[in-house]
Amino acid sequence: MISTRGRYAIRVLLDLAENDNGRYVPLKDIADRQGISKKYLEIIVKDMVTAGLLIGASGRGGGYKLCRKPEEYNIGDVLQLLEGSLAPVVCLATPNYNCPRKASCQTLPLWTEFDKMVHDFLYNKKLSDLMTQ
Amino acid sequence: MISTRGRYAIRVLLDLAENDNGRYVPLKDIADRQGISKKYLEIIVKDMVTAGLLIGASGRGGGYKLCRKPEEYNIGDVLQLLEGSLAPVVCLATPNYNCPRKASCQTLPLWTEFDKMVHDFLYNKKLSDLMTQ
DNA sequence: TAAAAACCTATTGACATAGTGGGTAAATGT
DNA sequence: ACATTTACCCACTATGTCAATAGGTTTTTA
Repeated sequence: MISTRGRYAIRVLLDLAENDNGRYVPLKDIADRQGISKKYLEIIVKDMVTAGLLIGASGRGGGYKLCRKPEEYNIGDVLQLLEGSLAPVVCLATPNYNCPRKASCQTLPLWTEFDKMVHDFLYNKKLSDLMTQ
Repeated sequence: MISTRGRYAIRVLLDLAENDNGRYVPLKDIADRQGISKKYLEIIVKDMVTAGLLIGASGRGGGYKLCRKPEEYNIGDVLQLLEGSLAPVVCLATPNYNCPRKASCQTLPLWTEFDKMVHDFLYNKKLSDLMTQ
């Protein structure tokens, strides 16, 4: 189940993409439009700035802005950032995870195939694919 | 991320499928082979019996047994039972969920498509597909 | 009739989620 | 210059879930 962090992040990006007037958009406006607590969004948006998904500007006239075109954002990146790994099991989530069952695990192929499917889906889905206006 | 409940359930089914000698298999044997706490497995297996995935028999000579052929178990059913809904978002998980954003939600199509993909994958994957011996 | 097994109820520690609260720092319009 | 607006930062909390553990009772059969 995708948490609010990931879902809200996508909605913030969508909101910014559709209300892009060249200027910075205050978080308050986004929070109001989306009906989400501004305080909570701060936490999420902070991670997005750190990761280089958004640019933030303090002070009057400040706010947030996309730093790429909507078709250059993929949903997988956004979710991975906010949700942590998208892998279905720990052994696929952490690269150096040394599971003692690894060699003989009969379920690993299932999870590997599942992981690949999810990965392909989410990384090929772009922010622009979600835009309607 | 799939929890231990779902993953252990699959391993129990696999264990039963591969150690089927026509008799009931005690949970202790499964727990020992799989290296999982028997006490914890009890909780998981109980749900599987209630849902009709397994037959349990008390007393000496008792244990658990599959009640269908391995190719008649699909992984989706098992995970749905142990994990609850497999849907990525609440509005798709609960049928009567009345989200106020439903009509205008721009992310719903994404989650719907994602849900369908996961559903198709897991419900077409059979227990027999995971068996190696 | 004793052992072996399932079956049942309750409890626990650790962690994640979804926020809230109370600030400080930076930029700008007037 | 300065008040206002904005981002940015740190701590805290209530609630719930996860992954077990603990200690029993009932059922069946060798």
